[in-house]
Amino acid sequence: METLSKQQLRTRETQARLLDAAEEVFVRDGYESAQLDEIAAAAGRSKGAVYTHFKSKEDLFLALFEHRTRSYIDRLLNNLRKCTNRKQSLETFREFYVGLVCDRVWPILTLEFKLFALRHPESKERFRKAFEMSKATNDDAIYEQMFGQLTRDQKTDNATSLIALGPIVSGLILESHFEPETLSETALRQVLGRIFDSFFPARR
Amino acid sequence: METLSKQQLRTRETQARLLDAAEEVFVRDGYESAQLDEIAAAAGRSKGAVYTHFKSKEDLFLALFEHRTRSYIDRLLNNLRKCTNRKQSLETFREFYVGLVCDRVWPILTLEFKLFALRHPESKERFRKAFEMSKATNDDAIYEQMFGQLTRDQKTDNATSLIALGPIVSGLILESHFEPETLSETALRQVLGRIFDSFFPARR
Amino acid sequence: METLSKQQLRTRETQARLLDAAEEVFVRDGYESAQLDEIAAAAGRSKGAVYTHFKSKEDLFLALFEHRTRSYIDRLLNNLRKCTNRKQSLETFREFYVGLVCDRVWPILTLEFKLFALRHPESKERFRKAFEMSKATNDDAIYEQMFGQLTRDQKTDNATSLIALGPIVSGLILESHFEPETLSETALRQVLGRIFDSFFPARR
Amino acid sequence: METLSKQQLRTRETQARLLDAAEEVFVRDGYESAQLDEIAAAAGRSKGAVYTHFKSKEDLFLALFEHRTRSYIDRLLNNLRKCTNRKQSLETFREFYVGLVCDRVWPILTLEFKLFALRHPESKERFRKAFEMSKATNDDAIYEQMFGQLTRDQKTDNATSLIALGPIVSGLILESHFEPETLSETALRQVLGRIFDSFFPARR
DNA sequence: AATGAATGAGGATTCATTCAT
DNA sequence: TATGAATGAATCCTCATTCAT
Repeated sequence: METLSKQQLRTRETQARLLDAAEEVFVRDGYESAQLDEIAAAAGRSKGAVYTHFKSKEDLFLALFEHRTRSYIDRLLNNLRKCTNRKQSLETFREFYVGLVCDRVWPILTLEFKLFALRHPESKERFRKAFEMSKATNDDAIYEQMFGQLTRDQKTDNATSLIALGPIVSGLILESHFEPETLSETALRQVLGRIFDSFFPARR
Repeated sequence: METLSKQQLRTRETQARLLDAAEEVFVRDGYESAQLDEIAAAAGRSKGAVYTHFKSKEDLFLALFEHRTRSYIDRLLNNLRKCTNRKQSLETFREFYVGLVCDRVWPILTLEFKLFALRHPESKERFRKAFEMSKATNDDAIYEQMFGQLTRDQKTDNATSLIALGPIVSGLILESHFEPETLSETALRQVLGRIFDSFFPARR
Repeated sequence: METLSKQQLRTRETQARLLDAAEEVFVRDGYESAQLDEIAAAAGRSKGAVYTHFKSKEDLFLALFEHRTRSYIDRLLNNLRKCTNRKQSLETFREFYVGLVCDRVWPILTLEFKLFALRHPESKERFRKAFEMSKATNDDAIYEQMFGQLTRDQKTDNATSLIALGPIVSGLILESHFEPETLSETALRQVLGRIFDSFFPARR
Repeated sequence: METLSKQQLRTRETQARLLDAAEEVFVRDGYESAQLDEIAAAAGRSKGAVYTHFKSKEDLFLALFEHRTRSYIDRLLNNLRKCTNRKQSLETFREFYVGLVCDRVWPILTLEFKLFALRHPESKERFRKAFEMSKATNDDAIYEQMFGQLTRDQKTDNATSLIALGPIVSGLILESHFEPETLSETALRQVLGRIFDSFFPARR
């Protein structure tokens, strides 16, 4: 395969560490309050190292989002590709969303990122690309495997539902921090499941 | 009745202006990026005036949230009190949530506030009170009027749904900024309506 | 005698309160850190009242110093005037200085004031007058009563000693806050007494 | 021996410059009025550089005092160690104090610092250490060389005198700014000399 | 690639002072 | 005379970014 020099390995290692640290700190403190210093420290590097790998704080933030988006989507697509029928596909998809309930990080990062995007129209193009990428169902084969042939109206409805799911998860997980009893993981799974099923009732 | 001196009138006026300006700027820029300078200017006052009325930026932010929460809840309760039967009550309640779709401000402020709360556990007590207040359905009479007599399990379910609605609205409205076509106001109303109905099926 | 209207009485009362409060706060916090707010509060008045009676913070500070200087000098002169012979005069004078040991306020205020004067040459003229006033021994009759006829050289020496006493007391009292055991009141009295006697040995 | 990298050299240089500049500005303007801006500028550095080396204005102030205390004490101890008999020791010690008359900086800084300490009890521990350090005569060998074997009472007296000298110098030097003629350097030397001799009469 | 000293713009906060009441 | 809301200049400190090593 690919062979990497020691240099390149070190570079990868540092980048990965920085991204992990960035995620931790951005989610914990929010974009504005997050300090590069702390991110670097959490990555076991110094502030300067961040600038070796990323142009700026904003660049690191966007890179983090892109990177994580790619991971999530890759994972989902891989799972979907293993499916052999519609029911299985939909179930896989369902479990992906409902499973996000256990993720204290990604849904919050998502919120943070969207609020950032809202307020930094300069970066629009880069946002657009990341958002584009985040639509797992851009892949026609997969889309059809999951939903079958749809009428134009059904497609429109589906698109809305697909887009709505993400922010709903994020909102609920944020809220669960303040109502940990009412919005327990179990409760969240139920709520999300119910919403999913009302969005994609096709499955029974 | 109440007679207010010119001083008092000026004070009220200033506070109201500051809260309005704060809302505008906090929603537009986010808590951290919002500058007191701009808030003051938007209120037609000087920076110092902010500190005459609020202890700090944080205090202003929390006061804003409390104040707005009170307004929304008051409005909702007033509407609910006018209802004479269950169907009307539920419809009023439904319209309240679905109507938030037109509100570009409150749902975002809510997100901003929750993220803030997540990251400022020092202010927990104040949060708790504001959150408590924000539960319109604390009022037993209204609760019963709307839902009738419920079994313990139904009540639990209901509580979850009541809490879940807010963050769902917020998440969707945030997302709609990036998918204005797919998540048009009409689409949002539909999605929210569907979720509401799946949460609170009009009983018999 | 003088008859004062109610207005005038109130004015006097307020001024006196403000001066007392100013002394307390200036000594406790230092000129720069002292807040007019606190001074006013300590005087049971509001910030604005200070400006009815004094042109500025600096004016209040200088007025305080003048006022207190006058008091101290008056008291000393009164005591000296009661003396009927040299020994008594000197003893009275000695006791005045040594007695300052019990005064936690005036010696510190004096330091504060001199440091201020050092750094605010604009106010020089007013300083000069207050300093001038503070020399009790400007009064020829009293001077002679205390020291008798002196040669020019002795007078020079005396002048130096008279001026040196004040700052020595101040320095020692400040230090005593950090060495309360070694520089107890008793120890201070001894040290000051010894210095006084070495300055004005004439008395035996 | 010790080899320093360029980095380290730069660090040392900057710290030394900052301390010098701080001294200049703190003495000239007083702690509160001193501006970090000016200190940085006087040191040929930017504001931020101050914070690379000191945690805060207060930290810089305290560090300055510690640093200067160390210098003075080291110098004194070095001189004392060269002495071979009591007379010489005492004379060296005397000259140290009397010589402070030419120092327009240290005695004032000392006053500034003590007033600060009085008003910032939070920093007590750090004060205590600096004060402790400033007692040159903590060194038993030197103490005995200077004063010989003393009775308990004599030691007590001595301790008082040792502590009293510093604040007396400070007080007098401050005053000399307002009475430059009466308290000329020559006059100050005389006065201080006289006090020193009355405190430590050359024994036998 | 990594370090960390230095930069300097930026922003919250303080507080003496003013002024309408 | 007294109040206290409002002003706004002043200043400490933070932190993203740069750069010499």
